[in-house]
Amino acid sequence: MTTPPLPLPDDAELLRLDHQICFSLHAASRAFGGVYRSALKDLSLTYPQYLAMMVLWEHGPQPVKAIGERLRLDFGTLSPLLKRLESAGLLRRERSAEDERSVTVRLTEEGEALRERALSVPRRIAEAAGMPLDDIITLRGLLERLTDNLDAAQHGRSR
Amino acid sequence: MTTPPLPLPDDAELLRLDHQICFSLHAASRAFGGVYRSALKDLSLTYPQYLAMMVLWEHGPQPVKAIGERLRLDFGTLSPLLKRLESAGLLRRERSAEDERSVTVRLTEEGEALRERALSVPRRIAEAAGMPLDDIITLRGLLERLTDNLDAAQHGRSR
DNA sequence: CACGATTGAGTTGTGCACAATCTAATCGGG
DNA sequence: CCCGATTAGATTGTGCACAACTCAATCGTG
Repeated sequence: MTTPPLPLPDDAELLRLDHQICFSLHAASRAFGGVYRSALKDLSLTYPQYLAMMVLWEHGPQPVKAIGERLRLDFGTLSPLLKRLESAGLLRRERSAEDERSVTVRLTEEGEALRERALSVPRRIAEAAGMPLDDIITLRGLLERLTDNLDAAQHGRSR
Repeated sequence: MTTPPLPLPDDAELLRLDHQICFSLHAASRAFGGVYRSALKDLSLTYPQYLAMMVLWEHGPQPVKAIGERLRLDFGTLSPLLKRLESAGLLRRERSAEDERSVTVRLTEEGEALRERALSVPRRIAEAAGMPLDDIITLRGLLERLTDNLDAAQHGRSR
């Protein structure tokens, strides 16, 4: 009599929902990681390395900071990642002349050439995702809104 | 005349879209991580540790393998994670009597007690996400479909 | 010009994710 | 019963994510 099994039992409901949304996101992100891992194996790139290469393919030589802003990654992640790409011969890092603090990242010929071989990757991913374009666009919109909200909420301080 | 700037320029379009969807997902996942990081700081739990604790709170003592199946994590991730939770005094790991290969994970009183303090977390996350319930449900549905597709695609072999 | 603040980058340490490899216990046929 | 296959779990190694810290170059203001 006391607690009829009716709508929204606030706390427990929130908890379950919370569990599911954060978990779904986590799982989807890792599932994507798995598909990219096999799609990128031929190129000997990891997924975050692929992201960095895409930024350089699209926007040309730029300082480390710019790459970090586009990918929302900090130096602690990017510095070693770019070092690995450099020792793989895909790019060079050189101190900027006009600002000695800044390091310009520039693809080598080999790095530029890799773009051709990477062109088949998106198709493979799209096939694996197997979702109509509408849904993809809806999903992307929701994710971007969510990310903005989360970033704003945790907001001012840190990152 | 030859190439009117009309719909779906197949390769480039795919590439851009691909970039955006995978990137959005990646970014959203990390944004969630950030919010959880601050919400869980009081409990001295990381987000994956929190996930493992939720499984144990909800489903009681169980072997490592069962936890791994619920979270889709393998032993390589789970073993050290559970060890850290054990040395924090939140759980115990004991070899099963009837199958010496299996290890049963069981919360301590301290681990059970932590549940109370964790009840406020989902609300904080929901507030940070700041999205209507409808959108959350839509998003979750899309993510689950996506994850299933991706898992199926990369499918048979490995994991 | 001088000096404190800021900025771009790197380093260190912790923890997660996952592939590959290893061990010991259990299972299944012949 | 025995031996090969499978299974539960742990370990190792690589790479990403991020906090905290360090350092040198640059900027701003008195």
